[in-house]
Amino acid sequence: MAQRVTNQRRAIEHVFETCARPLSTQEILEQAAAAVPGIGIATVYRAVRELQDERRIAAVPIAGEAPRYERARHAHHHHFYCQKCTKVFSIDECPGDLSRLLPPGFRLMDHEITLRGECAECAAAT
Amino acid sequence: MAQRVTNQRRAIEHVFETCARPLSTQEILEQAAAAVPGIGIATVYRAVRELQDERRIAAVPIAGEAPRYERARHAHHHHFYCQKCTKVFSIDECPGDLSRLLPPGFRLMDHEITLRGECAECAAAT
DNA sequence: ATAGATGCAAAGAGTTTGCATAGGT
DNA sequence: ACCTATGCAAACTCTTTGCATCTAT
Repeated sequence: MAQRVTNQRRAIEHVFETCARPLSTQEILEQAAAAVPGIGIATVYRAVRELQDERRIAAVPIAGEAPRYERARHAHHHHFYCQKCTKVFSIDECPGDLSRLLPPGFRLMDHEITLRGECAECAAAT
Repeated sequence: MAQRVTNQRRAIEHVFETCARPLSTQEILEQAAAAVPGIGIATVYRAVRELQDERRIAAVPIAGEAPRYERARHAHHHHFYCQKCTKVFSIDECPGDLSRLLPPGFRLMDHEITLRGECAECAAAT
């Protein structure tokens, strides 16, 4: 039978609909728990995997950090990692073609840029 | 007393001196084990941490992958991840200043670029 | 009523740590 | 002889999985 609409799943989907930036599984758990107290981390992992399979959310891999997840977007974009608060933000632009950096013989299929520094909030607090 | 020169440490340092690309802890273990059979993974982790503290090697964080380690270099550079063989290669160049991508108020301190695709060897095998 | 979804706890994978002992100084 | 570095195994963290139970359909 088809997928069921549960409170947990609804809460997790709602988190992605309203969040402004990519979230970690812990952040998803905490925000979903506001609507469904007692929700388990396994449910978050399961829902995240299914939403990824359905291409409704995308993993945002941050080197040295647990992946964050955000609503799937059509446009290619990158991310900013705040070294103070560890939050991740989306960056809409892309510097463009990087194939000129490649050694001969290498085939470029994708690229990923992570900017690091302080987000506006943390920079203002300095 | 000062740090001791053991066969294990010598072997691990030798791996970095001769390797052409950033290595994972498993790769380090395997290559060091050629010189010191029975060397334990804990020894590799401990040596890697100490070499990092001494700034003799640097971690190469690859999003979604275990970090690789390479000899510390002075020049800023980036990395290429081969999606076929999972090996990581160094890329000497950098596209330059990316601060124009930043949202207002954000403070840029570093950036990291991972190119993905096929290395020369894997591309040739296609 | 049925079968997919959930929560818990156990199991894995990767990394770190405690401890007795080997071995560099 | 001293005391650091090692190897093993246990501990930890993060993620996945098994299973009894719950619940949407």
